[in-house]
Amino acid sequence: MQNFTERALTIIKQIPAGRIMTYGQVAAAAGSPRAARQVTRILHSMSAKYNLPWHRIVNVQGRIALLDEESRSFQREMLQAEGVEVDSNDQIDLNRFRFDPEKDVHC
DNA sequence: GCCATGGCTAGTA
DNA sequence: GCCATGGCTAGTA
Repeated sequence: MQNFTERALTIIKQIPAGRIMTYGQVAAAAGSPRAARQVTRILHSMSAKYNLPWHRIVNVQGRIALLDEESRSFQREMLQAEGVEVDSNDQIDLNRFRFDPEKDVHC
């Protein structure tokens, strides 16, 4: 069994283009439902090094969670380029674009 | 100590 | 707005 960070990395890398997950969803899928904050730390410190699709993670409300305006618009553009619809409030419809690893089990 | 959360509550309109 | 939460892939000795 790998540690939490390794499991989270695996899940993050599995999110297909054009889909999104929430921080808490990634944490739960990695086996630790309350470790959403840990997911932010992973994305913050390891995205560049491991080429993570960091832009495909949003908060539980389906909104872009980044702090400064510049990074937010960058994330918005990355998502839109993949076909994700992001409105003027950086809001995304979770019902349409959320990725659920459980439903993607292949035999 | 850090971190890009998330859930709950107080207090205003 | 407040604060409980949780795991530690960075950098020094």
